Amino acid sequence: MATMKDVAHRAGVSTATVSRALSGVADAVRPATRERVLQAVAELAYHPNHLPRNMRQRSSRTLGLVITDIANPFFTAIVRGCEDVAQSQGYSFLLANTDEDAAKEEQTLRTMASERVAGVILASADEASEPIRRLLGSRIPVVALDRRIDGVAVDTVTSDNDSGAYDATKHLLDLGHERIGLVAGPETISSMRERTAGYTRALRSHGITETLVSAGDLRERSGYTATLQLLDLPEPPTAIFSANNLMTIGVLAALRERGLSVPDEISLIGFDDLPTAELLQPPLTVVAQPTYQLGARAAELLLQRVRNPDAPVQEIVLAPQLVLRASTGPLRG
Amino acid sequence: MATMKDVAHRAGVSTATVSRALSGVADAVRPATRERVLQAVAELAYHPNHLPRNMRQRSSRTLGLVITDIANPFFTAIVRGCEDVAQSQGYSFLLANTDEDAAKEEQTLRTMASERVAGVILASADEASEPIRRLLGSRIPVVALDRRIDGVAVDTVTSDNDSGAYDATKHLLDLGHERIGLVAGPETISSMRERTAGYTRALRSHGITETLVSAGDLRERSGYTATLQLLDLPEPPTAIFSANNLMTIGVLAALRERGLSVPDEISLIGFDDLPTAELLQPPLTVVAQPTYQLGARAAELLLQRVRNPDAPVQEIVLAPQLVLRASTGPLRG
DNA sequence: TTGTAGGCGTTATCAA
DNA sequence: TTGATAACGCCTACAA
Repeated sequence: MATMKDVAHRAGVSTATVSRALSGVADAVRPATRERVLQAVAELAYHPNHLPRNMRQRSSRTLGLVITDIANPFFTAIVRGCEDVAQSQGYSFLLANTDEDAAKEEQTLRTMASERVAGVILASADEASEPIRRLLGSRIPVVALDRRIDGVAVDTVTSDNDSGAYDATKHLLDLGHERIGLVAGPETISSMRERTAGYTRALRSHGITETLVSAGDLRERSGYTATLQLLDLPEPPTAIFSANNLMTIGVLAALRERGLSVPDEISLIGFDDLPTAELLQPPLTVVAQPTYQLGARAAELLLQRVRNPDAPVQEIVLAPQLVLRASTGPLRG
Repeated sequence: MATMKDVAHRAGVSTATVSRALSGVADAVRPATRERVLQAVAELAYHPNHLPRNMRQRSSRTLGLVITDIANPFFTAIVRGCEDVAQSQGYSFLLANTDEDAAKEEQTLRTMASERVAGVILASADEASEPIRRLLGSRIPVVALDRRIDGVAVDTVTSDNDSGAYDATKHLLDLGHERIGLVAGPETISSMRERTAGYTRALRSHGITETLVSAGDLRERSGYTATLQLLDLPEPPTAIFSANNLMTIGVLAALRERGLSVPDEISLIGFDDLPTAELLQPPLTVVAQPTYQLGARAAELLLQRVRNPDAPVQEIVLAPQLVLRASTGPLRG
């Protein structure tokens, strides 16, 4: 494979000149010289080697993207947003799934640190873990995505989970429901805590203090199980708010299994939209997060931070949106 | 940031010894020495820097994964499969979307070549493009995924598209349908050609030579449009076979819009499963590809190739599976 | 078993 | 505007 030295030799210049000609620093090289270099590049089919450059500059033009599961459509759209922004600015993305496993997350962050990524976007499985703190302590910029990292000053991009959950619950209250079940996520995840808080806040604002909460682990199966528990209550709920997309699918399956017609016998609203939400029976009413934007803003924030490590920490909160379809209806006697 | 030199100094050994102690070559270093090195590593919070290693070895422990759109659930599962295998063998994945755009694909492959990825898994938007040939000509191993690369000997992992499409069409024929519409994908993509071929072959085997084909671009919208065209035929089909998941969603939307009840008035079968296929109304009968396996096998193949560049080219074809749900039914008078 | 020393292919500094 | 040269931090012969 041709090296810069080969190109320099063929063009009759030094490697320094080749480097300047190719790195596009204007005015640094005479047009005629650049021309000769470019021709030599073409003739030798020279492909720049980023490895020495990365080493010399102590950093690669690569970002890390650490999420819990790419198979979750919520993260899928986020990844798209990140990738589009990064690509447009000449950066690549190293992707890793942690499966909500702190050990895997630690391993991944270690590797990315060793690869000297320019920065990391992190939806952390474990907000308080030591490796995260170490990463933050090192010089690698981090943006927390969807999930806050406790007690550390770090750039953050989230949805307004509290107000989204409030809106969802309020919507059900406005339809006359008072016994509203929550299929909640783990309290260890900030976004899930916030959703539970929004739900509780809405109930309180209507003078309701009793909450009907059944917690899951964000996966479909747990939504199914949590729903059955709610339905088996002495006084089951007349409406259910599910705190994430995968669990909502489980909720729907459980309601079907019990032969409950939605929304006639029970209303359902979910946090997070689903690609096929409109085609489900009934079309699902949801609080949709601006997932693509979430990813895009996170990538922008990270690249800003890479360029300007000492800028003040930013926190971006995007507004979720209530999408009314047909899975919620007025309370029936 | 601490370097190996710092560690060597603190442990009172040479950098060569540190390198040996850390790279885990057994018997190369005395246990007591290794102990001292490890302690120095801990004390200095030394994190290995892969950049010089990559440079020295002329390759990174990173693989490229080039697909058309991560937001398509088909690719999502594939990515999961790739990532799991790669991670288990100490490799990371650089992800890029091409949006079926040959120029973007070229740019991406160029970057990955410059990053000296150890290999690339490629679902190509343009099977015949020059940059691909150049990449194949260089020393970077490539595995073609889902889509063949014409006229080049390259490791390939695909589903058996022809027989999957044959099975889908045969299923409809067995139900008594004779006017079967195909919502096809672009002929430029090998897997789509194969699906059209399987459809045609099944019809022929039942003595039917007239095909009802309307082509789309794999996106939801085009499935919708193609379906309307089929329905507006003087003699519309009594069943539709849709050649990919996103288009199937569009087909369903079009059928709904026309008020056609599925499967009573028209049957529908799709290629590719959908995460919520069971929850759709009606639950969708599909030919499901083993997507996770597709990704996992591709990553395995690529890593084999990385280790053994001169092994014979392999072609892996996985069997898709007919998943009977409720969107197909017998032909009604 | 350990150390010395050279080199990987760029970029950056400094001088011309 | 260009060239010579010294890093960058690790790995690996080769020597001890």
